[in-house]
Amino acid sequence: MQTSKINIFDIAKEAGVSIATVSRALSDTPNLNSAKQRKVLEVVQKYNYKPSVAASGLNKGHSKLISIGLPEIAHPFYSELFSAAADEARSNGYSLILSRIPDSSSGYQTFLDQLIERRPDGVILAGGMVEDDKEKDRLTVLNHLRNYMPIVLIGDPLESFPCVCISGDMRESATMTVRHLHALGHKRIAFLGGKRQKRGSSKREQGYHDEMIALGLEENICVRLESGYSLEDGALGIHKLLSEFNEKTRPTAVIAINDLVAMGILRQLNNMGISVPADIAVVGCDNQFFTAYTNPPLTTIDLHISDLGRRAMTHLLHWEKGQSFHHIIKTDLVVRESCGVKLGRRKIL
Amino acid sequence: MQTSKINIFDIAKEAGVSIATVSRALSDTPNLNSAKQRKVLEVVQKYNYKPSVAASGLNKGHSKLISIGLPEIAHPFYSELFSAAADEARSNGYSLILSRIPDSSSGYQTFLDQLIERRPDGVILAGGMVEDDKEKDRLTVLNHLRNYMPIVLIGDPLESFPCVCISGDMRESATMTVRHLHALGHKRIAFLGGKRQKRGSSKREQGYHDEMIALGLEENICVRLESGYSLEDGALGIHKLLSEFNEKTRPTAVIAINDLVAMGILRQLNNMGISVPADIAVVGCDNQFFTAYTNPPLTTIDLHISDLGRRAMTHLLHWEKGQSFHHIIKTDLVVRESCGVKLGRRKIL
DNA sequence: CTGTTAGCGCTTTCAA
DNA sequence: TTGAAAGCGCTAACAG
Repeated sequence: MQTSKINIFDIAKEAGVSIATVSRALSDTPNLNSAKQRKVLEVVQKYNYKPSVAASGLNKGHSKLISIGLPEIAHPFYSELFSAAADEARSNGYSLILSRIPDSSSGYQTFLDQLIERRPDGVILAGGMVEDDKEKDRLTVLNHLRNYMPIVLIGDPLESFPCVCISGDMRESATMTVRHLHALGHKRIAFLGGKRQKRGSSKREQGYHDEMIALGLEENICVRLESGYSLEDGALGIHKLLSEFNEKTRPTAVIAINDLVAMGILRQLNNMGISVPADIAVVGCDNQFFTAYTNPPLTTIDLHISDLGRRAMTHLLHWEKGQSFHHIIKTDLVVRESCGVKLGRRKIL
Repeated sequence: MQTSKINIFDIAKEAGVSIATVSRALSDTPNLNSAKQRKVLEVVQKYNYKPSVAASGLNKGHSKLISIGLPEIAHPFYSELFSAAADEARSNGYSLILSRIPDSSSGYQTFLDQLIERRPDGVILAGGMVEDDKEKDRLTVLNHLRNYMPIVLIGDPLESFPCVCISGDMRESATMTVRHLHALGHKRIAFLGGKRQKRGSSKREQGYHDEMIALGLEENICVRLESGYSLEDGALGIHKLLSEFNEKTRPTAVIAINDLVAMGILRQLNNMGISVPADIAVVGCDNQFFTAYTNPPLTTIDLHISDLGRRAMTHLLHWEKGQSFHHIIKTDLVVRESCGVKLGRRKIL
């Protein structure tokens, strides 16, 4: 079976028609002799022929490729995002290619080059430079990119770069958590993880901050925004935090920047013989796949990551030049045991 | 800045040369007037021009696209694989596109169509049909695909489809684990998770099985190979398993098919008031990012997933027609607390 | 209704 | 050393 490099000429020849007719038969153009069309389709079927997207795209002026720029795909948050975006793309005839957003501006040129030479029909950007607060080179990259293709940002709008963006409500996610913990009787609530210059983090911290004040808990505000985002950062961060207090003054609840950090906290507290939620309540964020299985199961915020990815792709595929808006996705509190709500012995079964 | 749709003609015009010269200047062809070349490069630089990979690929006969077929990318095993493969691809001028391997053969045609219309220069396949034992349609797909592009399989070789494949040593991973647990004094060692028709699973089960026999533990063999691969499957599986024994006869150690299942087991045992490793030791497989942070930290097998992904890509990029071999990657035991080596066990019944 | 032809953006003979 | 021209595989006028 030498089917390997069949092209439209081969099909045309075997079907006894011109390549134009083959093309028409395939795209189901009206005004076609249905007998010929049937014949063409038959040959096409026989060889399992599919027109090359690249070739047809070349003259239609598109690549049917969408690029997604992520700092790291082997991170549950981003892989969930990617998965949803890829599904949405695929069911619309597009393929998703992954670009890695460099951590420092020294990598921007390569990033740009690789993006541009592919001529994707659009790009979705999340994390990395999108989240960075100042980053002077970021704007150059973004503005340059904008000349080439539609951009959808996952995150809050950038003051100096009006465009389409979509994000979970980070602020509300935090106020909701504080309110919940307060309702459970907590007053000394700490906030741990993230990085100050990351916009999502500081948005979440602001929500925490403002709600603490609104509840008259101003004196108890305790923030460790520089602790990072990883499991290890969580473990290290909580250790450091607790070393600054004694048992009577330390926080009775900790809000983590994400579920990874929360899990790190859980591990470290266990190492230190501190019980969750009896001694300290812990709440995460993202509602990642493992959160129902930590010990204890983690109360967290569902950011609806798949939704985020799917919608971002939809916005891109329905692109209208010049538009600029911010689509905010509602977040939900997912209550499990780590916050101390007595659910009873919640069995998996 | 109207840089958006510059092509080689624009550059040629501005540099006062022909498009052929531009092309040559860019590819650094010998015998070029270096003044002209400099001029071209200058203009190229000015507009940040990059030749379209698609267009150049069209006549060079390649797409510089590699496709990776995975059942589900939002799974830590696959996203780690993807990440490594993508990095390797990127640094060689290729882009990775994701195809989703359908769970049932009813989706194979669409899968094939989408793969073929993209004309990738090669494909890496992992999981899904690659792992399925019988699946009669699988061979049709694979054989068809082979006519179009090089294939690298991640997994054990398929009897009826000689090709390049690469995998971790699943058999050895299991025997190593059994040996380790036995050395710690365990005799009633169970094996939980997976699916019989998945080749990787049964390979691992065989390793377990054979080693149990080799150690004279034949009577204690206890396998639940039909329990699945997820966190929930682990929780469900261990619950069911234990319900078939009493405290004196139940296994003192459980080997899980992967870390997800192991984590599910950990959760369920905790729910049941059974302590790990004091009452039951648990060992996972994959060495996923969260394993050092479970409670207790999980002893597991490092499959070197990134290596797998990187090497698979290398094999593809260095493709030689007709070759067929099996590259086995050594696995390593990562000892943490869940197997009881560091915390000590209460008793071995 | 259908074939011929001119590109899409680029590379590569082939001549000059 | 360089330009003109012929494609790569396909689509879309434009004639018939």
